[in-house]
Amino acid sequence: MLDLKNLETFVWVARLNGFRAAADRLNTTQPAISTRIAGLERDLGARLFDRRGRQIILTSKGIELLAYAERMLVLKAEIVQNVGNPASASGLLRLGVPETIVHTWLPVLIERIAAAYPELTLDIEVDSSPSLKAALLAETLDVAVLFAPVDEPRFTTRSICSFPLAWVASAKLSLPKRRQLSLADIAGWPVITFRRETPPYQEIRRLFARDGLAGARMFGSSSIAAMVRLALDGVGACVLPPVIVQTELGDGRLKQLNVEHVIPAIDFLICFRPSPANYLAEAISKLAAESARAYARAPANRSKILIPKIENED
Amino acid sequence: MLDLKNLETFVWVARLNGFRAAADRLNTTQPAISTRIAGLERDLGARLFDRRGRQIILTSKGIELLAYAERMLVLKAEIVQNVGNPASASGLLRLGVPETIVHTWLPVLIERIAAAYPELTLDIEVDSSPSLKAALLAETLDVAVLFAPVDEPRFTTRSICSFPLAWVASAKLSLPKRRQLSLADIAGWPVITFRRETPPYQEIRRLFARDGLAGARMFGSSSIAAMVRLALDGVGACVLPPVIVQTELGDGRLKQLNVEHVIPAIDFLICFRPSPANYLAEAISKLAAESARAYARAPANRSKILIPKIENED
DNA sequence: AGAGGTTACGGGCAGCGTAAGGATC
DNA sequence: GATCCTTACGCTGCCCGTAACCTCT
Repeated sequence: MLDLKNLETFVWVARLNGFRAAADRLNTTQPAISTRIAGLERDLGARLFDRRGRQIILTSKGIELLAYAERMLVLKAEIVQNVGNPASASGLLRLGVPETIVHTWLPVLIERIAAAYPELTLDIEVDSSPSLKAALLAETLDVAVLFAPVDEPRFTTRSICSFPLAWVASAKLSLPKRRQLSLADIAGWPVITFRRETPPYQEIRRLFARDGLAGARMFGSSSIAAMVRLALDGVGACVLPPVIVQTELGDGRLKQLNVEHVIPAIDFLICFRPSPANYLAEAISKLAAESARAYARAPANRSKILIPKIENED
Repeated sequence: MLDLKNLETFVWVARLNGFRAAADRLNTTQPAISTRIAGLERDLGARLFDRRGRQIILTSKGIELLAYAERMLVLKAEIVQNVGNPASASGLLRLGVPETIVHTWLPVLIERIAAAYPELTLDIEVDSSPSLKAALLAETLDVAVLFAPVDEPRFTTRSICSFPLAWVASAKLSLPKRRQLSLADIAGWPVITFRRETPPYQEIRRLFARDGLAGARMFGSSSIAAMVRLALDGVGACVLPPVIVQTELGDGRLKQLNVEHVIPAIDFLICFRPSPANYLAEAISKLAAESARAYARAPANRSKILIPKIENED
């Protein structure tokens, strides 16, 4: 059957170089993909892929069809965008976010997306920024919030929000009682912050090195919950956006430290590949920016969000 | 569901101004059309037609969608044409022919189409040339063989074959035994030929009028079989393409008359509206021209075709 | 041995056709 | 009342998912 579903399947198989990958992308099983491609090949009377053991390659007919099929999908997207009620946009959008976002304005964004596009299914992948970037490039994500921009020119990158960082620590942590602390005051404890690849980690290590404190220990964590747990347990000083731990700051379990070196704020970017077939990415990225601004004005009562996460995560 | 089937349905409803007509065109029931349009409207979140009692009119969204949907169908046709194996072209093609064609090369054409496009469903409508023209304009036919060209510039018209006409009559008919007959010799009997609107009828009436034989009787028939029956029964002289009655001429039941006035041959034209979505029409009209030529070279043994028709028809 | 594509088979659901209902001319 | 679209409903057939099989690296 030569229909849009089969053509879309074909496009994803071609893009992702495999039936299996396409099945994952399209939320179905691999035999279903086989059936659809077989149906296309039967109807067109031509092989579309050479199955060579582990890898498949497009035949010349397949290459021809791919161009048509992509035009077809673009046309469909244009219909949905221009004719369809935006609120009735349906389908699947894959959003990737680093954990910080989960603990701050992601709930706001989810709520806004649900309000604006009630028919849209949202898949959220929480991972490190580099992994998300790889997923974007592999086209397994439609939009991602990242630390660093994607170099490829075919991607659009927008600055979306900036989180100031602060030094925080448990009251249990014995530190000098001075008005302002130096790095040396802190170096006795490990510094807990984001994982090694992130700008804050690099910046802190640079500062320590500059001040001859190379021996300072650093705990890089890919999990915010883990960072908070360690900070609460008095393992060390922690560098993170204070907004994430405002509950703990409010009830005194954590306190903010006045350190001579201010760590530059982390900027979050939102990246997507603009295309008519991906027009929702544009809209979602606007909603994300709004959500971040709204959150900055009035950070939600996060206890509902963060605390359960801590209990559940390892 | 926003898929090709529903979009095609929508296009036909818009073109034919009605659900019922689209149902006929698409070989399905009217409720099925309702369901498909309702599905589109649900998915797009917008009404596509205003149902105003007896007539439906496109909404502005509908007009917008129509343009997209037609582009979509064109794209699909291009895929089938360029990527697909021609032999696997499937679907429905509606062909209109006047009866003369049925009795001559239509069987050849049907055979050739079946050979070239085994998956194609052929609907054949046998009717008078003006009716066929109307059906073409109403888009209920894709291709038609006609006497006169369609005026509208968006239609393509090709000359396809020419049938010389001859005067024939039953041996029973008592006519002067001269070497060549004049119109006056014949005017004692009715002249049996095609129906009033056709060029041969008009021409014969013109000749009689010119020779002051205005009282001559004419029997116009829309049925060739009826013409042959009347001629065999000795009702009158008959003007038709001799190839149609070659069996009767061969066994002597009919004989050709040598009349001073030769009636100009009738030219058959094939008409269709060229469009990527109708690309098969082009191919079919080529096959039709070939079939006509092949038939002219070696007229088939028609006894199988014509005689049963005579028995069955009124 | 494991990853990936194909084939076989049973179940669920979309979409069809029949039939009855409502609205407009 | 005739025509045309809608709604209701039972049913069929397609497509999906599970599972076993096959084929390459």
